[in-house]
Amino acid sequence: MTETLTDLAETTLREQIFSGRMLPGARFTEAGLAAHLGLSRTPVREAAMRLQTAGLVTVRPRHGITIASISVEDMAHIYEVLTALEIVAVGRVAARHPHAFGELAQLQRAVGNMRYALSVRDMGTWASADEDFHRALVELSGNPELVTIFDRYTDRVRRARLATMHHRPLPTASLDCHAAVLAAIEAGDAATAQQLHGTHLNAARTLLTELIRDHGTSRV
Amino acid sequence: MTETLTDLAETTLREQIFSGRMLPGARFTEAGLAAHLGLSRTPVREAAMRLQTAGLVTVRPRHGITIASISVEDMAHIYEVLTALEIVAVGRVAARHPHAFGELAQLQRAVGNMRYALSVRDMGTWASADEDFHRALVELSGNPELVTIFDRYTDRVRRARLATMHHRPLPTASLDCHAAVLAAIEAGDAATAQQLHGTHLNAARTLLTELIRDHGTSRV
DNA sequence: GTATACATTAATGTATACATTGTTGGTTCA
DNA sequence: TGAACCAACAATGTATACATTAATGTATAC
Repeated sequence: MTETLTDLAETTLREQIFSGRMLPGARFTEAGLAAHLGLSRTPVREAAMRLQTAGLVTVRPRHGITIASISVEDMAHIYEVLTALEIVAVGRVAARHPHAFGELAQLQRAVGNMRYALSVRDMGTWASADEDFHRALVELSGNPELVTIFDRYTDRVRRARLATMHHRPLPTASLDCHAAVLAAIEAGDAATAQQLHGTHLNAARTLLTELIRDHGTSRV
Repeated sequence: MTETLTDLAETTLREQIFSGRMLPGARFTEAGLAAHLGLSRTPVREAAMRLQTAGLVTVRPRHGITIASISVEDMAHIYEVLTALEIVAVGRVAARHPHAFGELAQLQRAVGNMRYALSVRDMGTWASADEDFHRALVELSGNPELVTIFDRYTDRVRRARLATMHHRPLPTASLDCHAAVLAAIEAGDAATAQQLHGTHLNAARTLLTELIRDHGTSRV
């Protein structure tokens, strides 16, 4: 399974987008990107199709490949979907009580990492542990469709999170929320876990949308 | 906005799959499909990528393009997602009460069509009116992400529905369910609408998964 | 008789040339 | 001065040739 040039183009463009070297709204042509990456148009074109599916770029004939931006409304819509889906996932996981040994290890590890990251104020580690927690949750749900959709949105949410990371307050309350949800799951209390998780996600949405709004353009 | 050959290839392959001329599990090469469609490999390749995103085929290097099959478990997972999302949509639409004039026209028309189709026992018309109802619902939610995901699954669900259409009982109860949900929406009773819709979708899921199971191979 | 290694081959990955189409800028006419 | 039309151009859509890769079959050695 060697890496194809299409994979390489996709990865590289992703990095350029996440690193801020390609800003939202910027436009490129297939040929331009191909020259920039030292490839032919074919793999670039295929990578662009994939990135469009992921919501990271927009491809319009004769208008080039545009780096997508995320508005406050977009983010609210995405969170509405994620909230609904994660609540389903939480319910499924909690309802499987009692849990097989080690089944919840990923969740426990993620919360541990979040706690550590908070104590040393390492927001990068915190963000990735946070993402791990939510990802593990949908994975443990046993529904691969949930995972697919979750992954599909992860890129876009992550970008918004990165763009607003400096302006965030310390996520002390967030840590407590995650820990509480995990406790409810461990206790097999599906209803409580779902309720807590829903509240937590609404708080996250509110925080993120306000941060984007404060960001100036209401678009990141 | 002329239709590109990629669009044509995608449409044609979709039709072949839905019409049963390409059965689940069948394998094709890019070159073979290209020759069959009278095109070059390029548009076929791009169409295959799109169809893979839609879940209709699987593309594996050196293994060709395989028509995807849907198992009972897949369908249950898909319905779990659709149920969660449509409940959100129903809530949003109902909560917008009182509704602007004509806002619910699509829903009302769909129910009307379902009633007519049932009276003349035209299950094809019924299926498409049913699909219209659910599609209109997510569209009216005002959340484009819901529409995207809904459309993404529509193909796969439709295929399963087509495969099991002959074995279905007359959907009398289903008509009542849709009408009841619509009534609750018109009344602005979000909670009732959501509860009814959830029940309805669970019934639909149960029916469809049992039909697939009865279909013999538990795969369509 | 079985397993392994190598060669063949068929399929995909990639590059490039060509065809087509829409945009942009300029010109002309009202 | 403004709008509309035309032409040139630039970007994408498509075909095709070539490179690369992995699956399959065969031969050989144990």
